[in-house]
Amino acid sequence: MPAFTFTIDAECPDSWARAGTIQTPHGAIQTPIFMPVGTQASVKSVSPEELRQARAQIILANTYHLMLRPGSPLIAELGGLHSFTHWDGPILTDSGGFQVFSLGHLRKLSEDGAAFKSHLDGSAHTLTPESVMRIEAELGADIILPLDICAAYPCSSEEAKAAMERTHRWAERALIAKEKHRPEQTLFGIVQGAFEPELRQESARYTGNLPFPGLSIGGLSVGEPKAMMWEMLRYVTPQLPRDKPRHLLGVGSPEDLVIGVGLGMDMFDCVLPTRVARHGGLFTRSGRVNIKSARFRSERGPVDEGCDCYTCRNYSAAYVHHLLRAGEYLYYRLGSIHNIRFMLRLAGELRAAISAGNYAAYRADFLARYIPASEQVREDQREKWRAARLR
RNA sequence: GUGACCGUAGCUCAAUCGGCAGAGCUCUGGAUUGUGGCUCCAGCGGUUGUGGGUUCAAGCCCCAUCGGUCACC
Repeated sequence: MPAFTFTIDAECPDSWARAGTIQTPHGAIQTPIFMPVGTQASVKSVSPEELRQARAQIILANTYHLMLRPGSPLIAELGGLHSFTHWDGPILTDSGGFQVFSLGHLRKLSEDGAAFKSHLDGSAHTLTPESVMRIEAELGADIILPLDICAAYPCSSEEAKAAMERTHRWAERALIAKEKHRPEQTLFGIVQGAFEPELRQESARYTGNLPFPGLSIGGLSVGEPKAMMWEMLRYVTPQLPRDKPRHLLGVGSPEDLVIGVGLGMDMFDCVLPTRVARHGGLFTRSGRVNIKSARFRSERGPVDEGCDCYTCRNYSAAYVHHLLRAGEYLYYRLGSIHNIRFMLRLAGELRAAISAGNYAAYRADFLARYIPASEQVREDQREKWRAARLR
C-alpha cells in the first residue's frame, strides 16, 4: 500500500476548485482543508482532543523551532512528533525556509544553505537542503517540505529570479537527500517566483515536473496586496499537474480560503485564525468581531449564532468577553477552538459545495455576507509600523 | 490637639525660573497570513480638591477651607 495517494473526488466546471482525498500513514485528509498551525509542536492552548473535536484532520509543526528546542534527536528518541505530541493524525512539517526569511537579520545565505543564529540563545546553526531532510526525518511528520528561499516583498526581478533558481536547485538536492531517510514520508515541492508572472509559471512547471507527490505555493502573503496574490495563483495553477495536491503556504483568512479554493488550492495553513483569536478577533458569518468590545459585555448568545464549535455550544459571548478581559487562560482555548472550528467548517462547506457542483454560488453567498478586515487599514498600519521601526 | 508633607485624567504619576496641562496603564475602536505566546496603530478622557488673593499670565506664589498620609502629644 502506498504511503501517500491523492484522489480527486469532484471538480468544478466553472472554476479550478476541486474536492479530493489524501491518504497518509496517519489517516485520510479530505480537501479542501485548513491545517491548524502548531509551530512548536502545539497548537497554542488547544489539546489534541480538542483539535479532533473541532474536526481538524492535519496539523503543522515547524522544523526551525523544533530543531532549536527541544531538538530533533530528542523528538526522534521519544518516538517522533506523533508520539511526542499525542496527536495521532497526519502532521506536516514546514522546513524553516520561511524563518530564514522572517528572521532575516540573523542569517546569511549561501548556495550551500542558510547560516543563522538562534533567536533563543544566539548559537550558530546551518540549515541545508540535506540537513533539513535529516531533521524532518527525525521529526517524523507525514508530509515534509524542503528548504526554500522566500523572497521579500517588494524585491527586484534579479532577486526574485535568484531566489527561485536556488530554490529549484535545493529542491533537487532535497529529493536526493530524502532517499536516505524514511520512505513513508512524503516530500512536497515548493513553488517560488515572487511576484513575477513568468517566474511563477516557470517555477510551477519546473517544480511540478519533479517527482514530488504534492506542491506547496510559497512566497505569497508576505505583505503584498491580496489582488497580487490571487493574480500569481492564476499564473501558477494552470502549470501544475492536476493529479497532485496543492498547498497554499501560510494562507489565510476565511475569505482567503474561499477564494483560494476557486484558484485550485487544496490545502491551507495559517497562524492567523489562532493568532487573532488570542487578541480577541473571532470569526463569524458576517466577519471578524473583536470579542473584547464592550458590546459583548452582556451578550447572552454565542459568539457566532449557528456555530457548532465547543465554545459556541457551551458559553455565552459575555463569558468569553469576560475571560479575555480578565486575562484568564481559558479564553485562549475557547477563542482558538472557535476560530479553528470556523475554518474547518468553512473547508467542509466548500467541499460539500464543490461536490454538489455549486461552488460559485457558495462563494458568492459567503463573500456577500462576510466583511473582511480592511486591506486599506492594514496597509496604512503596516506603513506606520515600518516607519516607527526605522526611527 | 500640634506639626510636616501631599491633593493634577478612572488608576499611578510628570510638568524647568510662574509662560499652550503630558505620559504609562485602564477605557473605546482597529491591525496581525509557511507564530520570536512578541506586538503595533488610532482615539476618548481635565473647572489641576474647594473658595478667595497676587500677577499681563497660577498646577506652581499667598490666605482660608476640605480631604489624605506621617510624626509627635
